[in-house]
Amino acid sequence: MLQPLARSFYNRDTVSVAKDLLGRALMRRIGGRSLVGIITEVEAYKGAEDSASHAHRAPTKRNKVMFGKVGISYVYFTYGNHYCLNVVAKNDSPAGAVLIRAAEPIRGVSLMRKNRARDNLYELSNGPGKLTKAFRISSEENGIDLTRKGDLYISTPTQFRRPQISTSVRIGVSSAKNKPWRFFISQSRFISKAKRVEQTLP
DNA sequence: CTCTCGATGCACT
DNA sequence: GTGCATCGAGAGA
Repeated sequence: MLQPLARSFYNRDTVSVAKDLLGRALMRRIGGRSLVGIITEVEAYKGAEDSASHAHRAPTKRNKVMFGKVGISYVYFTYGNHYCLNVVAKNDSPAGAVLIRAAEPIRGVSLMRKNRARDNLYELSNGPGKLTKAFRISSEENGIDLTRKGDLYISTPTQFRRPQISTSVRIGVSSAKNKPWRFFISQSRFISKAKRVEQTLP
């Protein structure tokens, strides 16, 4: 686990970045303790052309980060209880981000269990709302530069190998339902319980 | 295992 | 006032 992923990593097509984030390490520092998880599931959200995206319309107080610099965190609050963590990623489009939906706990598992008030390892961060709770991420972490080595960033783990990727439609969206922009590590036990038809990429 | 449904609070229209 | 890029409990099989 060394340097954070560079800005240029995120300055590419949102879907490509989403797939490339699988297998990377989500790094979190809380007080003196560190939490590490391997990203196992993501979704790509584009800009105006993607009706399921928060950036489908003009910038607002909430979504403005998606229109800004790539490599910045976009954290929003939803369903009255949950936060979702994204990272801004795009090249041609004026807006875009990747939703980080699940991760495999690697380090700081006991603190994650405490944050989640749950014991089951497979249930600690296998969903976007669970992940932010396990990693203690809220609106205070909105707008953080994830390309800098701070309290929250993403890096390539020392033993990184490009994982086998499966895809499906995105979960919980009410429009653009047919876009196959959810990606997850094939056969991982650390992905959300979405019962959608999947397909392994060639 | 599967499915249904209520909780919850805020951004946006 | 409406609608969430969700979660977990409960019921049934």
